Amino acid sequence: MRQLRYSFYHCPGIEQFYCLLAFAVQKRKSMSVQTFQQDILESVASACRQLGAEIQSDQINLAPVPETAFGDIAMACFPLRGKVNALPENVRSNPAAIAQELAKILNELPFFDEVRAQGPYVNMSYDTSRLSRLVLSEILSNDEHFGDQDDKKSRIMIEFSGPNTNKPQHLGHLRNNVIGESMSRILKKVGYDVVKVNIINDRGIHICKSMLSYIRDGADKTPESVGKKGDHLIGDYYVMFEKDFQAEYGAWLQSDEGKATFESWKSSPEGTKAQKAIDAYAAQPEGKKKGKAPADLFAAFKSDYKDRYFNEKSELGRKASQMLIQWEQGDEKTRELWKKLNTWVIDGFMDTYKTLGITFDKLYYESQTYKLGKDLVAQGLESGIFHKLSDGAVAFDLAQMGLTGDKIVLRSNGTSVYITQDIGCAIERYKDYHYDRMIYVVADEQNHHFKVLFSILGLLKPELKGQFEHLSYGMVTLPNGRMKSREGTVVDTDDLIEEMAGLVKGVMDDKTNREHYADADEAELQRRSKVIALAAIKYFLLDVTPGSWMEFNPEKSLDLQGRTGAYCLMNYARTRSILRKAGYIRDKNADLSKLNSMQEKKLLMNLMKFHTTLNWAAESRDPSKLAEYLFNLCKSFAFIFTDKAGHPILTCEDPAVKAARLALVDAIGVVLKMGLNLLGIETLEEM
RNA sequence: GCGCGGGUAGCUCAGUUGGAUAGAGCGUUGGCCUCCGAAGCCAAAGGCCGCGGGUUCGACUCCCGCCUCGCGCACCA
Repeated sequence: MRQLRYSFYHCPGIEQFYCLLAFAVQKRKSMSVQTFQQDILESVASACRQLGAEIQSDQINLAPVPETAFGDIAMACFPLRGKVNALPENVRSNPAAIAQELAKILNELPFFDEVRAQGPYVNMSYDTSRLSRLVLSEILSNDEHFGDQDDKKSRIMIEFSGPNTNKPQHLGHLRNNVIGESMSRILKKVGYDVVKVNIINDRGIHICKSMLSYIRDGADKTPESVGKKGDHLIGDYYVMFEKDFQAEYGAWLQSDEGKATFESWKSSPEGTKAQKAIDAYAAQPEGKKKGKAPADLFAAFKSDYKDRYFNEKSELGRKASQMLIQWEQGDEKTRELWKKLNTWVIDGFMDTYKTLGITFDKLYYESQTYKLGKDLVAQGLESGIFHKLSDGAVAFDLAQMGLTGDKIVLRSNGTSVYITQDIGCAIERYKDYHYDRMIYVVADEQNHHFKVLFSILGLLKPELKGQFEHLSYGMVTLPNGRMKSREGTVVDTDDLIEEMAGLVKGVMDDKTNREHYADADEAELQRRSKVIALAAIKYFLLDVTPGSWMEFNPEKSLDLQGRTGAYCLMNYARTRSILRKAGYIRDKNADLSKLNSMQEKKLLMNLMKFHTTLNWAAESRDPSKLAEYLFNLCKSFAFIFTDKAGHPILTCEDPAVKAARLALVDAIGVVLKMGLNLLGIETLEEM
């Protein structure tokens, strides 16, 4: 039970206010950071009501105070203008006067050591010793469970990763993976029942391409025989196929047939459109050109005609399509090969997931779900959600969601398209898990796809309407633009981790000269450099809002200085180092009120903000909020840590102050470790 | 053409329902290792928040128009 300092005699007429406050506080089982903050809002709202304003606590907005002003949190009084009916009429619309009156009331509250009106703002300064007892004792008694919320029961399913099994995962997948994993952990932390699922796209023309090249190459290699991860091996075959196809296509373009096709294409709608674009671009004055156009008409033809060539004329294309048909018909040899190669690839993926610390509750395979949507399409056709086109294809009229045109949901030959599978898969998953909410972590190129999908699902299953959500994230670009496999600029996940770890190891080897690592052997240093490398990469990807595109500069982004995962790990290691050297044992009787400097208060307020930040990150589906928070926490700790004159810890002469500071360091460590884990980042006791 | 998302410091990015002097990292400049971890700390310089209107006591934030970059609008996934 929390102690309240009643001071009825300070201000006549305020008794009722305090009785209400005391009642509100007594209703709670125990004092916590969250209830503390809620109590403050409640009290401020109550104070406003004292002045005659009809206002509830959820309408109170307390903001941090600028550096130069007094106090810790502030309320702007503009919104109260004209609402404070208990004040004399001549000051009701004067925010500064209202601030004065509010400050008088709030000054009597136990939360603050002082409340001051500054212009139209009421600035409140926390009572530091109260703050420190409250925050530190809660963190230290709950340890990594600090901030846990288990009052929500709803189940959220989150799908992320979704790799294709024809090549290894690259930087784009990596962003998806770390956002998905971190988001899952954050949602779980705030009390949701989270189910993590993956969809492995193990079927389709892409894997057939790899299979074809594998056969052409002799079909005798295995990951073991070449000493390569399975996903990389199969990725090589995919590249080989694309190369072979480009060669075939290039030769055809130069052939008589190719030239003739180009000639007739010129007068086709595509050809004239391309010519127009080229002309328009050329007509712009030099140096002031905007937009872009193909280099020349032939280049436009080459890119425009590629798919058509593949589908209609290519020998390789014909073989790949044939293989896909054989696969769908269940041809034994094809299935056997497919199974073998896919197993290698998926084993490779699992290695990568393991390295990344990513797990799934269930893996869905496209090969098992791709037919599921057909029945639902049939149902939708019957109920009039879909309609049949003249050639037999089934379509969804986008007018039903305020757009124009048709979206095909079943081909004229009766086979599924991408969206058919998603429809089927969503319902299958609902049968499996009965989720209350379904989040898809997928790149923003597919925003439109998901809008249509959710709209269809809502019509098909009205009881699920509104439960679907697309956590859309932006592309990872390179300094010279997007990653292009043709130009070999794709950044491979496994390679990146390896490279980064090597870089970290280099830094360590430098430091070894300074005898910093005297007690650690080579294997331990290898382990640490891997942990640090992963932290650096993950933090880098999570520090940007998912919705934004982000640039990955291979040189600069592998930096270990500044706002990085390495920096956060180092600060955690420092907290551990201090506690080790102090021979610290967590002590519930430490006099926490000994913390009273500005910097210590700043740290305490930062720690107190953890819940708010966590909820914000969870509800806005944005781990970067947490990443930013952790960096700021590190920064204020780093300042106090090196501010030796002001805040000695180990060398502190007053044992009571020392004990309190050690408790603070302990608490910072707890929040850092747990917070970084929520980002999927493992911490190190020593770095 | 229609739809969606960006344009904030030299660069990469933040900016919780509109609130006090718009922030961080890198880079630049200048200080800090006989002193709890220098992968560090402190400080400084650096901004017509794309442009123009509007709403408001108050706009990076909301509304309208324009410029600009990108993505999407497949019987591809």
